[in-house]
Amino acid sequence: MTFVITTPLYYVNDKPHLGSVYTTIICDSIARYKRLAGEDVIFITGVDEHGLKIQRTANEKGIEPKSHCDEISEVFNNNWKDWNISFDKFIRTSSKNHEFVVNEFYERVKASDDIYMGVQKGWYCVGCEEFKDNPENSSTYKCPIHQKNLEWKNEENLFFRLSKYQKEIERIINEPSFIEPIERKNEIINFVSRGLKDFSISRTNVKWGIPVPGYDNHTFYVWFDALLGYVSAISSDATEHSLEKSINGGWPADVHLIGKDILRFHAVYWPAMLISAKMKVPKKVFGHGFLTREGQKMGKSLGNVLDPDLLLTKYGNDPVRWYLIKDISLGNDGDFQDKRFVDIINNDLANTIGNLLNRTSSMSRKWFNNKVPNKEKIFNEKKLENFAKIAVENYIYNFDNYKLDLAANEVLSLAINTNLYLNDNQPWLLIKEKDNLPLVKEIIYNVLESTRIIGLLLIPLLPELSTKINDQLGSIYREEIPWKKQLIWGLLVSNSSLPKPTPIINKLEYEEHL
RNA sequence: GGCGGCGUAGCUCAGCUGGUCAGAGCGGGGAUCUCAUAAGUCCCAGGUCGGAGGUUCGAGUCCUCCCGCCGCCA
Repeated sequence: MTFVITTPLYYVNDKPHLGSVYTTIICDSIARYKRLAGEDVIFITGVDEHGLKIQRTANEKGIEPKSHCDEISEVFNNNWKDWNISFDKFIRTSSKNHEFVVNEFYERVKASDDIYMGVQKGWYCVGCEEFKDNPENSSTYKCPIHQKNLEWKNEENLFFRLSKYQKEIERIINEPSFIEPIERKNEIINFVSRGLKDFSISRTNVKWGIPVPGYDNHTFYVWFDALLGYVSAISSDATEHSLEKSINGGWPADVHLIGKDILRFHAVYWPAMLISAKMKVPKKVFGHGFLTREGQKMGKSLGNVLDPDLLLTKYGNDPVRWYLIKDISLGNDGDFQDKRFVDIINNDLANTIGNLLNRTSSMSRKWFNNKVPNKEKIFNEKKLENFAKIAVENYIYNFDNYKLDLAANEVLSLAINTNLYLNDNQPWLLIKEKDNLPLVKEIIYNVLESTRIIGLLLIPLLPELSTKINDQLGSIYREEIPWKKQLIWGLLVSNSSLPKPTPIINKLEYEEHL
């Protein structure tokens, strides 16, 4: 089965911020999980490059929009590589293939009689690329989001007959898992119930955009253009009949994972556009929350913007992933707290999981000739085994339901219980009596086996750490065996050698000022 | 202004259809094993569940009003 997952196509106005890193990390985890589960994953990310804002930003820098986009796109592309993001497609909306797709799509929508010429008058925020209400009706009124003056526009635009799809959109958004989380769904339902209005899909006097065929001076509205990036990404390697290639190549998307601010475009406008073009709608739109820092909104005015690059170089990939995935419930807003970050990483990853591996490996090596002991069945109790089975089940259930925080907590919980198991059985005391040797073997085997499963469960969440766990268990991961099969208890091979353990993650030091 | 939501231990939050619901994690305090990254394990939170009424034999859990946050829409 093909599984298509997308991040938003990030606007190239600025380099990636923590929010884009958050979205992308979540998608990456899901993509990795789905691959392990045997799905044929197409993980799409990319950049949204057109629009008045980009045009002006480029002008301010005194360069062509194209050069500006080339530069920022490259920053994004490299950034995701630095974060070890396993994306399959990186789509640029300024690419030729994308333009083909947009044109083909537009023809389909036109053929459905959903395009007409109208007049758009109103106050426009270039930051939002949207028309806004202007209660003061004055040129000094500022957009509440961007704190920029609105601009008066009165121009002929092409419109899309969104209103025609009122009924169908209502049906779609009411489907059980189309919009998540549920609070967001209610907002959208509420919005749609007030009646959908046609929206303009072209702009005049915006040069930096895809020209609308047959209308000089008109370029496609950035949103009309950008949303189609998800489609064109699928066929980005193809050379002709691009739209058809995308449709056959895996469309529709299984999930668009986005920030809650752009939910309306994805859950209302986008499905309508797709229906008009006789295409399938995405199966799910998941709007995650926003990140704050130490309880405050991040912003230039407060000067508290947390640079993800800094986090990456200072703490590394996996700690940031763990914090964002495990400590923030997907769909809720999250807060990044330096102290908490350090505490969580040290407790969960270093002390609980890292140290578990370290202590177990040490015991096994010390007592069993640097090897995994035989799988004895003296005691034959299955406490840990049973716990691991349940943890695996819960993990899978939660992952399948986009509850990544709970999935992560299952892994942690297994590690905690494994530590507890050691504590209860105290093999370091038992080993003092020769007669206990078989029993100690059984205990240590169980603990190593549990650790192996922890490592497997961590693959989608913490790719680097899980690799280290695997290495220290003697590189026992078997590519040829499906991941889910490897999760079965008891596959750890007795008498395989264990390398000398070293900490798989070092503790972090808390500093007042990041 | 219209509609949603939220306000539970220092912090982040669980608490479905009312009766072990007063909880978890982190922080803080204490005890303890020793295999281990001074890690592990165990114990300790006396919080009027925002406030005031009401329904009920009984309410964080339902209703009304008030206060304080926040979201969506206008």
